[in-house]
Amino acid sequence: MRQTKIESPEKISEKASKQPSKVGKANSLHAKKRILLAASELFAAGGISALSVRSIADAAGVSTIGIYSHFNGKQGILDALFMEGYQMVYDSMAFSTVGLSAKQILLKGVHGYLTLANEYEGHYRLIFGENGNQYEPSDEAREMSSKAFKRLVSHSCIILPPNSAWPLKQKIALELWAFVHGYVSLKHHATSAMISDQHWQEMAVEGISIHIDALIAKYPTSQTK
Amino acid sequence: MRQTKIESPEKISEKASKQPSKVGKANSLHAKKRILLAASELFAAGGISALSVRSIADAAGVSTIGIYSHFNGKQGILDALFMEGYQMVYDSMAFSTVGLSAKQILLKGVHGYLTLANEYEGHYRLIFGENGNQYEPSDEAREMSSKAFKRLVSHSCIILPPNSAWPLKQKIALELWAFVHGYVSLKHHATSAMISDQHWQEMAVEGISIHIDALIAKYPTSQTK
DNA sequence: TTGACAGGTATAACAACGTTATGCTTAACT
DNA sequence: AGTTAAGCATAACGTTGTTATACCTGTCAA
Repeated sequence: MRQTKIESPEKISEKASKQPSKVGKANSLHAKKRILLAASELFAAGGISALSVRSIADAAGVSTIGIYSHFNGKQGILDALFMEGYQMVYDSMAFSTVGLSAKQILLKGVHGYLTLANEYEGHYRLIFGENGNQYEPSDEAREMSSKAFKRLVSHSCIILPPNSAWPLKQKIALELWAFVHGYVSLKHHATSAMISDQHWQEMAVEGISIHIDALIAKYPTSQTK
Repeated sequence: MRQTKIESPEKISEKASKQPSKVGKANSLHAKKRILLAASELFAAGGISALSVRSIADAAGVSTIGIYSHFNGKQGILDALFMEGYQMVYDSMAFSTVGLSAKQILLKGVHGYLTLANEYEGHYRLIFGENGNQYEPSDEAREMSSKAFKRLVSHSCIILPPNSAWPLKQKIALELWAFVHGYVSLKHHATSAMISDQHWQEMAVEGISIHIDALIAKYPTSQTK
């Protein structure tokens, strides 16, 4: 059942031990990667319910204690997945904007966001706390989410006059985000059974499109190319 | 520690036993109420984390098995709280609309919703699945949520031409709901630490106000009194 | 070479969780 | 009275996240 032995010995110091003085080798190749991979697969397959420490350990071919040696227990696993999710959000906002109008840019971002939310529902639910009490993102994870939000702000402020104040930029970014996220969240909710029309993504884009137009009209200084 | 005995005996048949033929008395006064009250208090105080079967039973002065006699275990408790929450949402939409413009009506509803979400954060999180996998609303609970949504639809369609099709009405209701809920959900999220301005409620009302104006402009047949 | 040391691992255990099987008590009806 | 059915407490089961203990195995120093 359990694989007999791991042939190539491995050790980890990498970053968190005590002094980075003596133990300079620091390879840490297989185990940590295997654990994260197994966790990712279980997570994608069955959501957070399938993510028990023992199931991860079994799937990765390590003992339960391995989850605590290489990660910070379940919290560390969830942190890694949380950051994985936000990294995807962050990456989804890295597209070229040349030759696009302000509205096109925003709609492109919205489309990418919705696609991501659809494809990685597990990550999305984890990111948005739909995981139930039992996880609070670490400082590092919060840093990651802050980074993604800043990129969102810098994208969405193109419909504002160039010298707008930072709180206003934040407000607009939050306004757009709330709208898009609201659609995604309601889709995950029991509500989805009440809605006859199943074309969530189109409905979301349509609604947000209206709002973007309204924002452009409200802040007319925007450089609509 | 545990209170010695419950003086006044109580029995329950009420609705779910087998045949409603013989055991006609059916009082079921104290225990069930006590359990629900205890659960509500624990829930309000500490969210879903504080809601263990044993803690509820202790607080209600019954044994753990009581949670299964009177409710359907934890699922039943959460169902009751879920429906309690949706009942409040439902009630919050029961206000007089005489003498109000369409926009005023919608903003009134939005305000009530935001206030409720702020005051009963636990219920809100439970309703919107931010409870973590471990709860799926029952059919009865879903019925309740559907009822509330229908009232939302009937309120929000006042900005539509009177004879609009049902899917369009649903779409508009969902559009408004998604926006408002998006704000609430983001406020519950790690995001709240990123936002300098803490006036969530005002920001939400402002953003939604813009959108309502846009909708009114788009569907000009609405009877703006 | 020998010794000590440090770190990853396995086993087993702990506490807490939701749930249930087993009996006991008690109220209601024949 | 005697039977029946339902609520109750106790204790247990299985699973969860986490940890204490011991074992093994490399690395470095004497």
